[in-house]
Amino acid sequence: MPGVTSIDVARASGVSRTTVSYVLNGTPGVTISEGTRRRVLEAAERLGYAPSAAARALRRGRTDLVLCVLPNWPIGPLLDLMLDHLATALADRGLSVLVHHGRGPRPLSELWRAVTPRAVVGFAAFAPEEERAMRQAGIQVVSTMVEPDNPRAFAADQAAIGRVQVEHLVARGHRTIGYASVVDPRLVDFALPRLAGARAACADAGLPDLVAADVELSVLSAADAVARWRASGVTAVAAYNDEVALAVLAGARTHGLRCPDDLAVIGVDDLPLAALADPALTTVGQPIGPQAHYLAAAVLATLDGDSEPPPHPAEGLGVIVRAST
Amino acid sequence: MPGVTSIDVARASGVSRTTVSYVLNGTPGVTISEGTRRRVLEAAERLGYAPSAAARALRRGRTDLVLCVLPNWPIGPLLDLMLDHLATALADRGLSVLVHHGRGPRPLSELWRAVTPRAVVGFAAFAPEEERAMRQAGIQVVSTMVEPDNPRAFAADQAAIGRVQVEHLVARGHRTIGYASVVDPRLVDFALPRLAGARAACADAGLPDLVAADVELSVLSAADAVARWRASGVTAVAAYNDEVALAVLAGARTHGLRCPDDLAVIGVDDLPLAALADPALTTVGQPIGPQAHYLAAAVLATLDGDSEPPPHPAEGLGVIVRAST
DNA sequence: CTGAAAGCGCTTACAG
DNA sequence: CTGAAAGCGCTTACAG
Repeated sequence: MPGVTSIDVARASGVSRTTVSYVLNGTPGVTISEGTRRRVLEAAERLGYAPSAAARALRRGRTDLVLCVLPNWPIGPLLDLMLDHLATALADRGLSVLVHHGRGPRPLSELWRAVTPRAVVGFAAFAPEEERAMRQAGIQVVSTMVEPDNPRAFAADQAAIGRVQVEHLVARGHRTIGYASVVDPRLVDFALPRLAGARAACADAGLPDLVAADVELSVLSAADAVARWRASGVTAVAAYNDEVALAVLAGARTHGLRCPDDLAVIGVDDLPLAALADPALTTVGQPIGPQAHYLAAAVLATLDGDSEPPPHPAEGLGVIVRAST
Repeated sequence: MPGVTSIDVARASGVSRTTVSYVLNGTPGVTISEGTRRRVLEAAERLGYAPSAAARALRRGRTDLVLCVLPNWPIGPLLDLMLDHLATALADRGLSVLVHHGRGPRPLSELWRAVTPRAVVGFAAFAPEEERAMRQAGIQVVSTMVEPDNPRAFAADQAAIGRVQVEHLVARGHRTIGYASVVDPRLVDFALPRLAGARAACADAGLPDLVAADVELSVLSAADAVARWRASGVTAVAAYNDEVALAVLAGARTHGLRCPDDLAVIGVDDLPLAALADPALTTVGQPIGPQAHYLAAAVLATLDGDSEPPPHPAEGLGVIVRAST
C-alpha cells in the first residue's frame, strides 16, 4: 500500500490528524494522554505509516538534508573521512548528508532546487551568482575552500604544505631543488598554492628558484623530468603528492639513479603505499582528524546562525621521514 | 526574496497560475498564444522564479532524483566513473543523481524517506525488509551487487578475476601458488569470491590448493606472509588487488628476494601506480567503460519498467603483463 | 486559448 | 487534552 497517510492512522486509532501529528512528532508543549499516545503509536506501526517528506517539506518550508557538493577532482580517503565525520555530527541534529559528485551535465541549481537542503557544503568554490541564488532560496552555504576571505575554510593551508617540503629538503643540505607538478587541471586549486609555497620557502632560504616540471603518472614522463632536473643540478625533488613522488622514483630508477643519494624525493599525503615503495617515501602528513572535526563544527555553527566560525585548528603538518630523503 | 511563487508570476504577467504552469512546463496538449507565453517567461525570469520542489513533489507524487547508496568500502576511481556515466545518462531524462555514503549512524530508511527518489541504486545488497519497504513506497530498486539471483548486477564476476590471475601464473609454469588476502572486512563481498575463483582455478589445473595469507598494507605484515609462502614452496602469489600486491612486493624485498625469479606477483585493478612499481606490476584489468555503460542501461531499463534487463556485457577481463610475473 | 477550484499530505495556530 | 480548519505551492481535470 503505497499510500498510508496520517488520516489513516487517525481513523485507525480513533483520533484526529492533529493528535497523530502531536504524538508522532513529540511536539513540545502539548501533553497527550498515555492511552491515546499508545493507540496512535500502535496504529502507525501496524499500518507502516511514514510521513510524506514532500508534504512535510512544503509545510515546514525546509528539509532535513544537507547537500555536500564535491568538486571534479578524484575523491580520496581524506574526503571520505570528512564526510563520515560530518554525517555523524549532523545525525545528532536529525540531519542527513547527501553527496553530489560535481560531474554530469546538469547545472548545479537543478540539484539544490530539487533537494532544497537546509545547507549546502561546497568542497570547491561556488560561482558567486550560484551562491547568491542559494542564499536567496534560504539555504545556508558553507564553502570549505581555502580562500583569502573565507574564515570557514577547513582545508589545510596548501602553501604551507609546499613550504614544509622544501624546508625539509633544505635541512637535509640540498641547495638546488626541483618541483614535480601534477598535470590534472582539476587539481589546480591545490597545485598552484603548493608550488607557490615551495617557491617562497626557497626564496626565504636564499636559494635559487626551484626547477618545476610537470610529471604524469607514467615512467616515461617522470624519466623526462628527472633528466631535466639532473641537467639543472637538482639534487632533491618535492612532489605535488605521493603518487607523483612515486612516479619520480620510477623515473630516477630508469636513469640508474639511487635515492636519496643521487636524488632525494618527498611527497604529500602519506598514502599507505608510500611506506611500501622502494625506497620508502618520505612525505608530508596532514592532520586529517582535526580537519574533519573542524569541518563538522563549521557546518554546525553555520546552521546555528553563529556569526563567528569556530577556532581553526593548528596546521599540524608533519614530515614523515622515511628512506627517500 | 525567498518566496517567489507561481502566483507572483501570474500576477506580474496578468494571467492565472494555470497558464503559468502550462507555459513553464511546456505541458503537452495545450497551446498558449505566443504573446502570453512570452510575457510569462519574461516575468518568471525577471522575478527569479523557481518552482517549489516540495510542492511539485507533493502534487506529482514523485521527485526527479535517483539515489545511489554506496557501501562502506573505499570509493575508487572505478566507482567515480560509474557515477559519472550514470549521471550523464539520467540527465537526459531530467533526473539528477544523488549519492549516499553508506556511513553514519542514521538508518538508511531515514534517507530515502527524506529524499523520496524515483529510484534507489544500491552498490551493496540491501536488507530484504529495507528493499521491500522502498518498493512499497513506490521507489524502484536496482541492486548492482553480483548475486546468484540478480540478473541486473553490473559488477564483473569476482570469481572470474581470481581465476584469471591463477591461470596466468599457471601458464608461466608455477605449480605452488599463494594468495594474498585483504584484511578489511568491508571488502568481504569481493574478497571471498575472488579467493574462491582462484581456488577453483588451482583445482581445475590439478594443482595443490593455494596457500592463502592475510596481508595488511604494511611491510611487516607482508614480510610475514612472504616467509610463510617461502616455507610452503610458493613461487607465485595472486593478490586481492594492486595495493596488496605492492605490499607483497615490499615484503619480498625485505627478504632479499627477486621478483619474479624468486617470487612472481600479480594484482588486480591496474592502478596507475602499478606500472610505477619496481618491478612493474602485472595485473588484471577490468573493462570499466562497458561496466559503466551497463549500469546506466540497467537503471534506465528499471525506470522504464522493462522486465528484461539489458544484455550483460562480456567479461573482458585482461591480464596486463609487466615485469612482476 | 485561459481561469476557478480541487487536492496532494502535512503541521499548527485557534478554539473548545 | 483534543479537533476542525487553514494553508504551504504546485498541477490538472473541468468548465467556459
